[in-house]
Formats: sequence, C-alpha cells, structure tokens
Amino acid sequence: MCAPTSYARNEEIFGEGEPADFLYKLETGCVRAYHTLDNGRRQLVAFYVAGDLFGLDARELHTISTEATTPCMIRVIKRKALMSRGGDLAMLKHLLDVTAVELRRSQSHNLLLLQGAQERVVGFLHEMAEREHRQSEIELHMTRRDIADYLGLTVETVSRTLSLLETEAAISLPTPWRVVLHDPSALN
Amino acid sequence: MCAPTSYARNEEIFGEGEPADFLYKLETGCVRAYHTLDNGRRQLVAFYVAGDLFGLDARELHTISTEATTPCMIRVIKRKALMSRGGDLAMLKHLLDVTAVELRRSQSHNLLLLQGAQERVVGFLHEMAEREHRQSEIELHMTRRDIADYLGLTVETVSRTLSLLETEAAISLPTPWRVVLHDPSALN
DNA sequence: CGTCACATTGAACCTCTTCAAGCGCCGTGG
DNA sequence: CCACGGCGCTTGAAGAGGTTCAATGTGACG
Repeated sequence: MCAPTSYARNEEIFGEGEPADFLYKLETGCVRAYHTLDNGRRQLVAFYVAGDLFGLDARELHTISTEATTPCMIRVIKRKALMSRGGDLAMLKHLLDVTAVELRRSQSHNLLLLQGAQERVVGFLHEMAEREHRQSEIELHMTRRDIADYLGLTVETVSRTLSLLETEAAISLPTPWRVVLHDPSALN
Repeated sequence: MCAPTSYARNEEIFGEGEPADFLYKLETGCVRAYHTLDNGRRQLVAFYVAGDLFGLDARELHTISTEATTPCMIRVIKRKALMSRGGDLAMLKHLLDVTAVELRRSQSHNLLLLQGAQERVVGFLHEMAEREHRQSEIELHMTRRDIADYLGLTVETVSRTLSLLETEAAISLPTPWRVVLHDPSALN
C-alpha cells in the first residue's frame, strides 16, 4: 500500500494493453474507464467515484483504459503484494464478490442501453445519486461527452434530454454540473 | 447429480423470484434466459447451448427466468451438494472463472448493443458460430423474436437485416433457421 | 479582453419502429 | 384427403426518435 498519488484532470491512469500489475483505490475524485472501438469512437464502461476499487479488469493485461475526469487522489496497490498472501480463501471470496458486483452493474447497464434517451439519462442520474449517497442533489463530475459515451448517445441528445427534463419540472439545473431531482422515487 | 430430465419447447425451467436451489447442465437443446421489464417487454440476456452450465445468476433467488427454446435434455444438480463439499478452494476458483467469463460476455454484449442493426445481427451470427464450434454454417435454434429480444431490435428489423445480408451475398439462408456465412472472418 | 472548451439550440436527415398485410408451413379436425 | 387456423417469417409504407451538421451561448483562465 503506497501513499496516495495525485492525478490531474484527463491524466491517464493506465491504458489498454498495459500489464495489470496494480490495483487502484480511488480516494477522491472521479475516474472514467473506456474502450476505444474500431471505428475510433469511445465507449465508457464505468465511472468510479471515491471509495471504489478498480483495475481488476484483467489477469495479465488491461482490457480498458482509465483517465481522471476530475483531479484525483489514488492509492496504488501492488497486485503481487495481495496475491502472495494467498491461496488466501478470504481474498478469493472478496474477489468473487467484487466481480459479481461488476457483473450486476454490467447487466443493468445492458438493460439501460435498450431504452430510449430519456430513460437512459434518468437511469444515469439515479445511478449517480446512488453512487454518491445522495437523494435529490447530485454533482456531475464528468462532461456531457463522458455521459454521452457512457449512455451510447450523442452530446446533443444528452443536453437536449436534460433540458427537456427541466422544462417538464422533473429536475433543475442550477449549473450545468449540478442536478436536483424533484421526485427521485417517481422518475421513471 | 440426477439423470437428465427432458423439457418441451417453451417449457419453463425456472422463473424469476424462485429459490435458486439447483444448477443446470444443458446436455442437448437450447435455452433462453430473460428478464421481464416493467413495460412488459422481454429482454433476453443469454442463450445457452449444449454443454453450458446455467442457473448461478443469484445466491438465493433467481433474477432471471429460463425456458427451453427447443426440446432439451437437462441435468439438474443440487446446489447444496456442491457447496457442502467446500470451503473448497478449487470450487471457489472455478466459480470465479465462470463469473469472470459471464462478465466478459456481458461487456461485449454491451458493445454490441451500441451498434447499428446490421452490426448487431452480424455479431450475433458470429457469437452463435463460435458457441456451436462452427465456422461457416450454423443452425438457429431460436425464433426471430428470441433473436430480436436478445439484440434489442424488433422481429421485423432482424428479418429485414438477414434478407439484406443475403442480397449483399454476405450470407445464405437455405431455410429460415439455417445460415451460411460466406466470409466469416471479414463480416464486420 | 480574447480565447478555448464545453454546453445548448435548431433543422435536415436517416435508421429503426410501428402498423398492416401477405406468405408458407404444419397440425388438427371435418 | 383436404380445408382450415395458428404460428412464424417476410415485406411494405408511414411515423418517431436520434444523429448529424451548423450556429450560438457561456464560463474559466491567461
């Protein structure tokens, strides 16, 4: 366990194809994980927020790239240090749990991607609210482009949808990065 | 380990919300796994083919339903029988592997769902070819509706796309359920 | 104060959906 | 045996929703 390192906005943490020698514990800030597709487009597969552990997407080589979407403090952990401790049964169980949670997330993301633009954006807002342990007021730590690439939409559609939700009085946008959910339970 | 049971076409194997006391080993046939969405629509999350193990989607209660898409022979295995054998380290590792594989599948399905209709159908055909260890000629063990619900498209779009691929000489459809891939490697 | 990055808004276009109809196969029953 | 009905597949035409291209707005920072 090292002392936390600081990363600047948009700084790469690790890249696709690099050896996966470390795990990362995000102390503060927000991180995006993404694939780069054949056609050059970018597909975000996850956002990580304070407290999240990430970087276990592969055994040997990373299959995704990660960058800081905001300035971050990140604890870097040597993989070996963990693995040497075990054929550890508790560690194995923990890894299984973490993987299972990622699987659930991926599956519900699947469901989200089948819905319309409005449902995707609302789903995203809920996810973020839950992630940040907030109920009605959330802070978006990422750009519209990041959101769009996460939801499989265009920047324009995300922007339009947020505006629409505001005119429908479902949310407020005091600033472009601050969102207030007016009826958090019944936004569906 | 019980002797294989037979299931008729469209017969339910287990339903969402039921206790997950068993694992299932598919000997012959094809099975679909699906969620039922709020709006009543059905979202297929997986097809299982001969040799696949399924039913481990939950700890206590199943989160998905499964049905036979063709007549099936299925070996039903008591979950307890496996679990009692271990704090078994090998078993735990195996479960981790299986979960990791499911995670990969879910993630690549994510990528598929972001593409256009043609890419989705082609991706599906490739997946099926790989699953059945075929290279150029595959047998579709499911209806157009199943495929559509799996790809997040409508029946009509799937049908149209297959027809289009045939006119482009990318595939042949000797019968509606038999597909020949004309250039398996370069279908992208 | 100008610039740059990000966000927003508008209008034309395109893809997929929706609605509707027709076809072919197969099992059932007169 | 043939007629009928059901089911699944295909095809067509109109409509909706998102993308694309283009222009404008706005806040942060040198």
